Amino acid sequence: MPLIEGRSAVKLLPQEHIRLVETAIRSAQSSGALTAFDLPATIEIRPPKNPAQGDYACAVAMQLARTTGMNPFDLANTIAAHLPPADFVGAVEVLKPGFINFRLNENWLRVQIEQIISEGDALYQLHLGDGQRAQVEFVSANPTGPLHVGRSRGAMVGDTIARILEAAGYSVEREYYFNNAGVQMTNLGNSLRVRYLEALGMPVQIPAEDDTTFYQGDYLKDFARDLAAERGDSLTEADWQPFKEYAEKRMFEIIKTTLRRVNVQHNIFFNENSLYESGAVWQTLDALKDSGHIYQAAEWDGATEAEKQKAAGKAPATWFRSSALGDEKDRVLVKSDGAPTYTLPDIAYHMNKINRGFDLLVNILGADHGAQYKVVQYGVNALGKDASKIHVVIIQLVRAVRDGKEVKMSTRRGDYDTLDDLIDLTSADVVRYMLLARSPDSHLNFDLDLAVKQSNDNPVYYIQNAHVRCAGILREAESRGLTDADADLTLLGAAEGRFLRKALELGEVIAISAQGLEPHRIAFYAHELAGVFHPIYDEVRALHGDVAPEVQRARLRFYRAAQVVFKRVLMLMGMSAPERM
RNA sequence: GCCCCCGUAGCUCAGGGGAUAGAGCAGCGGUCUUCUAAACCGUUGGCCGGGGGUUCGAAUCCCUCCGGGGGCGCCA
Repeated sequence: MPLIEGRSAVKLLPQEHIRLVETAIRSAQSSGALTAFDLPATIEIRPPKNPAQGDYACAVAMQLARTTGMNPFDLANTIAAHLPPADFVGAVEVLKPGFINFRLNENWLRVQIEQIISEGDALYQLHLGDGQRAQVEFVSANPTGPLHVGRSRGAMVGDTIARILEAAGYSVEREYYFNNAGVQMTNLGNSLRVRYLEALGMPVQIPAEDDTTFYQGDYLKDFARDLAAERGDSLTEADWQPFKEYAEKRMFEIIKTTLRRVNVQHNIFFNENSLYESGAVWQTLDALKDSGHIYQAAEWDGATEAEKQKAAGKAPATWFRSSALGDEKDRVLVKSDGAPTYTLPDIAYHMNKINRGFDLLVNILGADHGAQYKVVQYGVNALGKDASKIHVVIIQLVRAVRDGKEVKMSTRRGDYDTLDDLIDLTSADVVRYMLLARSPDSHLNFDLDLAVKQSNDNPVYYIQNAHVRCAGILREAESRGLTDADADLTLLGAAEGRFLRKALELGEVIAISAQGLEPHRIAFYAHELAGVFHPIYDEVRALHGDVAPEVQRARLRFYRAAQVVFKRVLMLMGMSAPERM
């Protein structure tokens, strides 16, 4: 994803500082203080860990020491001497090896309170993706059962990525891709049929637990009871099909309702079957044939002896020569019985997405599907389209832990933990945060005991309480007839400055999260921000009796801005921003 | 065997090549006469899995080994 220069009413401070440094280097060069050389491709500016080293630090002098032949300390001083003035800069200091350390202008910092309040819910609405359309495809579970904890992680990550891309300026669509054909759905229909006959009191044999073709979940008994009530015994002679259709309809209602509980709503539900109805699947195959990537054979060209033996006597299948494009082996697109594998419609689906004109495609996949996307990319490339705009986020698996032991989750057996169960046990906000606050690359242990038992000192409440506290002060102020209008913000102290410094990092957090498709950064940032806030809330009292009225007004203004920041951050994570708890 | 992810405090996890590696929980010791306890203050705790390399500088990049998870189907 290209990072176009961000614009925002509230400044993206790292970029602003980089601009100053670049200007300084160029003007030092034109004045002869520095020799001519190309600017480094990237100049790093970020808040140092140690606050004594300033608000933003730049290590460019060390980067340039070799190319200029100067020692970094002298180089840093030369650059610093040529820095143009800027309203947000308070002081510049050059330290030890060659760091240029910037300190924000204190008055400028405090005045940002007005900017923050005026931007409100659109705080740090960036323009990195302006004019571009993005699509995030996520969840995409087939309607064979309720969403379980494992799937839920992708739901939270996908929706939050969508929110972050929106904040970065993209126009975003959320899509759910599903398949309502295939063996699993047939099994679902057959399973409901058995339950239906059972509900009518007819003699049936319930398949054993280890029967992998039978869905044991209790929800099918509910469906069966309702179906028996609606249709009586009119379906006793029917095959699996009407049962599958009924089960699918009910299942989707449940899935959508569950997702809505955690603030997830898709714009489009894309049925794989439509790719067959439109002819897209076979057109895709024809196009691949025309481009010379297809052959008919019983086994693939590079088959081992073992594979050859396995394939012996099989009718020819249709192969995609993906190994020529970098794949480990070729892939079957059409089985010997004439039916396509999932790979062919998957390629057709992604061609469909690209042809819909999206500039950025994001695909959220579980690690168990991690190998599949490469084949799709080979397919898209083979058809002459640019697969690089498809970005795949692989989510590592969630392991549910209860009593210190792993809880196995199986949709078929029915003893899994559903997302609904989890929401009932905790809350939508807790579930969203816990599934979000981890790098997608990291395996996630979801401790079910902890999620319930310790919900009272959960980070979720820590963050939300910051918003609640701001709301509480402003509510109390209003009831006392106090106003924060026309506040003299220069009356605010160092503690408020600490919060504002942190608050002004939000834009950069959004930019980096969007660029790297890393929504967990927002979750960690939110917690850090609350960690800066709470001590200040303790220390800086607005409505206390001995606070002078004009100071009081400034502090109320500060808490109003703080509330805006917390609300914005909570909304980015799809969480609620409560006024009271 | 091959491919992907992970290995950082007792536990769960952050850390986009930079300065003395962080947070939460757990542990220990304190704080509610206040708009303020789902909160605050103090404190204990690390050969960043091992070994090489690149770099002025490595938890971060490269190689290798060890350990854990996932994937390697004419299933989806």
